[in-house]
Amino acid sequence: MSCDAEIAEILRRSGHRLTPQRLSIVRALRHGGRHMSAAEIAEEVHREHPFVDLSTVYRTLDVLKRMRLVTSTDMGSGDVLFEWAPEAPHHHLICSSCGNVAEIGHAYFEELERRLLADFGFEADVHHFAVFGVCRECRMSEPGDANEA
Amino acid sequence: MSCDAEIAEILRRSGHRLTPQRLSIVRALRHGGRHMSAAEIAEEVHREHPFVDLSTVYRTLDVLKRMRLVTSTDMGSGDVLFEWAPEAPHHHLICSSCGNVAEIGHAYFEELERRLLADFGFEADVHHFAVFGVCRECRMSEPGDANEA
DNA sequence: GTTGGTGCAAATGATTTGCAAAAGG
DNA sequence: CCTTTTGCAAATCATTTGCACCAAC
Repeated sequence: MSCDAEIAEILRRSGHRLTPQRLSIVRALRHGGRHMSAAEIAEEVHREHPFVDLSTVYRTLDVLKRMRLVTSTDMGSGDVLFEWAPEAPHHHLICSSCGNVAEIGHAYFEELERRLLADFGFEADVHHFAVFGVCRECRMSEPGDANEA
Repeated sequence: MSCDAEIAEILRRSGHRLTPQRLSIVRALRHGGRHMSAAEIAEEVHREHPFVDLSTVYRTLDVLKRMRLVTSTDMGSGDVLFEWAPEAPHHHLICSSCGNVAEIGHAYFEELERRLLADFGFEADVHHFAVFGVCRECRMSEPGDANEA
């Protein structure tokens, strides 16, 4: 697989060492094609390499994040979720009521990005946003209430 | 202070009990006028009531959040920061490089909000956003680099 | 060989929970 | 009174760290 060769190349060029653990972690993320917690990644990695420690997973993810190969997002699940950095950035609408997660493209954030740069010189790192709210279905089913228990 | 009376009223109406601990926690947040961690709130509360437990602070914040009187935001400090829900929602630009936090108005998010509602029927709960990125100053001082250690 | 990377075990630190006692309405 | 709330202590649980050993380069 040229996947592996590509990663090997990138790691080496950045002065990092290529280890089977790192390759396996990268593979888990790339082939997983979804958000994964460190624990989930470890679980996947363990199929090939049962002795890889969680701390190694965290340390590797840290390296990959710094290299911008991986994004991390707190989606409110209590742990942080990681994802192989997609070519096309995308974002998520998370329903606070039913927990459903929808994916939306980056276009929705471009205007914001532009204005933040123009007005403040702030280069927003809007690679992977989690927007909480209430989805259409939940809005329909719930009355226009106010206070809860 | 009518502050307290107001809170008392709100709590009572929602079926919650009014306790000195809760009043004190609310007061700390309202008068603090800034983001505070649970520990900071507890510290403040302890000036009046030295025996209020951290767990009580967390439980109370939970109640207040459900009543939409308090917002919570993960601003990357490792703990969650709470703030008395402002009348005018606002947001923050957090520089990943120097850590500086700037405040911006809600206007920047209105277009996004509108489009999410129109396109997906999703009612975004964009009360208190934390946008990470690089501020003007840091962009100026750093070269247009790519990879780091 | 060096240096960086790993596994293991133990620490950290925010947040949560069980429970009996105390207080609100 | 009856139920909610509290303080205390202990448990959770994701993430981090110290350290001796091992493996890339």
